[in-house]
Amino acid sequence: MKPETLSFFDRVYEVAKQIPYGRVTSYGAIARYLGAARSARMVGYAMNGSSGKDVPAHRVVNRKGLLTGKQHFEGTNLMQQLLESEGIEVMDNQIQNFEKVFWDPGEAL
DNA sequence: AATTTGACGTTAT
DNA sequence: TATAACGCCAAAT
Repeated sequence: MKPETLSFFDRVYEVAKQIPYGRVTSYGAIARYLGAARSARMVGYAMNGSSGKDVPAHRVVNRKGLLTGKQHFEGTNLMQQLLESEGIEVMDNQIQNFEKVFWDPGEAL
């Protein structure tokens, strides 16, 4: 194995894996924690390669608490089901009490 | 090497 | 206040 430089994507995976159960975070929050506050879009893009990782992509939403990425999951409501399974209230792709379930990496780390 | 993309965020109208 | 357009930055083609 070669010690390749951790790509920006890999760092996103590391942070996403640290999201506690029953919590969610936003792309911008992760990006900002990595020092790339303007790279929020990259975080979401990184999740595309999250397949095969232990990254709970379903716990990552946009800053509005909207399940924008659910379209990328298998089913149409799979992402919502996963969140509800963790005790998070989701209605019409919108997380209820988003501020309560929001987990800020900068605050936790 | 250059261009396009994209699961967002912010600023302007 | 709500809606629309722009900007960003890293990876993939």
